[in-house]
Order: sequence, then structure tokens, then C-alpha cells
Amino acid sequence: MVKTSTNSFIIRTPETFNYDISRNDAEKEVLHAVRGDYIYKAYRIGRKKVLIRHSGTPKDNIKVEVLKPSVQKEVLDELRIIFQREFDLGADLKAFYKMAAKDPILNSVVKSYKGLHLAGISGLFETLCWAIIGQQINLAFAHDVKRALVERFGDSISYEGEKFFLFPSPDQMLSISESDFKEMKFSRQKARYVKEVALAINEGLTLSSLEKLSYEEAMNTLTKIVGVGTWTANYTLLRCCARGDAFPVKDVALQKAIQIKLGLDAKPKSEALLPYQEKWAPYCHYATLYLWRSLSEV
DNA sequence: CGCCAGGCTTAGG
DNA sequence: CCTAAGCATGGC
Repeated sequence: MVKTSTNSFIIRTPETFNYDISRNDAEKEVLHAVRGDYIYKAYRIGRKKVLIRHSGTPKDNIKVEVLKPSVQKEVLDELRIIFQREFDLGADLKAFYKMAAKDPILNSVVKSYKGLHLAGISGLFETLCWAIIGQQINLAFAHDVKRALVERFGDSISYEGEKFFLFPSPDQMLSISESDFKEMKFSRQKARYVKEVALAINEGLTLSSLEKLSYEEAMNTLTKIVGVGTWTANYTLLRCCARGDAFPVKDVALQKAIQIKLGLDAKPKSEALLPYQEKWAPYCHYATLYLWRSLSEV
């Protein structure tokens, strides 16, 4: 038996989980660094900044190693909880696969990306801001804007000559001037929108408060924030809260994927997607995720 | 050049 | 309720 370091641990994953296909290894993503089999990422746990790296085991479990600093057991426990959420390990995809196998749109994508879990976004604030940054612009540009924001205003942790960044806190976001936002290529509206979200978070909006609400209530809570419309709210409930009732019918990537699967001449309008919200419930989030992946966009 | 990108708000019918 | 304009930039 090999003695394992107290600074690493292994997370058991469900049968349906495949590490290689689920790990988000987008090179353009500023909040992690992909180094071969490892993904390096910084987290804020309490007041500590913690740098970890994770990798897959032969059995598709997840190995997490804390690289800096050396931490107490409580931090490791917290990291376990974070990873459960970050890879949506509570999801049992068997029922989704069973439903999708009989669905003309989904049957091919669930075969292609078997084992894919929702993964990759840490916090509510980050998710909402990322959605706002991504409104109406292409993803490559959105990544550049996020990178500029994070590298300039996010905290970081240094390790072996490299810096690993954390997403700015709501207070850090609120301190950014109009001209700085402009330099980072935020439109004036988007600069306001991310600050509106920061205020909402500071006033008590949390993931757990959202989880207690019904779909309609959660949508109402989010869309009350200026800058958060139905697309952004659905995106957040899907991506961050892993809710199976969230379905971004206005999403042009989702529309495009469905257009391709059905061989349509044009993208279906959002109203045309509404029936799928009922049909695919409670797996609208995974239906969307797999269709996005079919465009190589998640 | 025009049009579309993982939209939203506001103004004006 | 609905539609149009404005936002800012990049890729094709």
C-alpha cells in the first residue's frame, strides 16, 4: 500500500463519469492552466488562497493535490465539496441516457460524449459575470475580455514562477473605474451589469438561496438584476446550479446545434425550442451541454 | 464592406 | 404587448 500525502485525496465518481471528456481543458480559459494530464487551478477557501491540481485516475476517479500552501484537514474537506459541485458528481446520467437514446436530436450526441458531466465553473458571481461578458459577442473575444479582467483585478497565487488567478470578488469589481472597463473592452452597459451583479451578491444572493427556489422564482430573482435577462438567468441556473429545468432557448449555439441535428435551413427560433423544455425535463441542462459540445463550444 | 457572435435595456408605438 | 436602436468588438 502506497502511503499518500495528507495534501492529496481521491474523489470517487459515479459510474457514468468520464474524467477526460468532462474536464474542461479550454486553453483560452484564464482561471485554470492545462499542463498535460494535470489541470492547475486556484480557489479561495475561507480567507485562504489555495492552489491545487487535479487529474484522472485509471478508474475515472479524480485525484486532487494541494500544491500550496500546506493546509488543514478542514480545507481538504471543503475542497471535496467544491469538486462534488464542480463536476456535478451527484448527477446520475443513466436516466438521461435512457431518455436521450430514444430522442432523434439527442441520440447521437449522448453516444459521442458519453461520460460528460457539467464541469468547469466555480462560483455564482463568476458565472453571472461570464454570461454577461459573453452576451452578444463571439466566445473567443469573450475569453479575451475575461482574461484582461482577471489578470488585472483578480488576486493570484504564485507557484514555480507562474501566477494562478482567482476571479475578482464583488468588491474588487465594484472598485473598477469606467475607463478601466473601457480599456478591457467592456461596453458601458456591460460594465454596469457586472457591477449590478456584484451589488446583488453583496446584498445576499447566494447559490444556496437560489437552490431553495422554484424555477420561476429563481428566474424572477435573477432577472430582477439589471443586465440579467432570460438567457443569462437560464445559463446561470444550468451551468452553476446544475438545474435540469433550466433551458436557454434564446441561446444561438443551442439553436445552431438543433438546426444541424434536424437538418433545418435556418436556426429555430426560441419559441420553437420551448416544447423541448418539457420533453427533456429534468435533463434540459444535460441536453444543452451535450448539444453545445457537439459544436465544440463547451 | 456586411453580418453574425452563447443578449439586454430603454424608448416609443 | 411588440419592435427598433444602441452597445463595442472580432472573425469570416
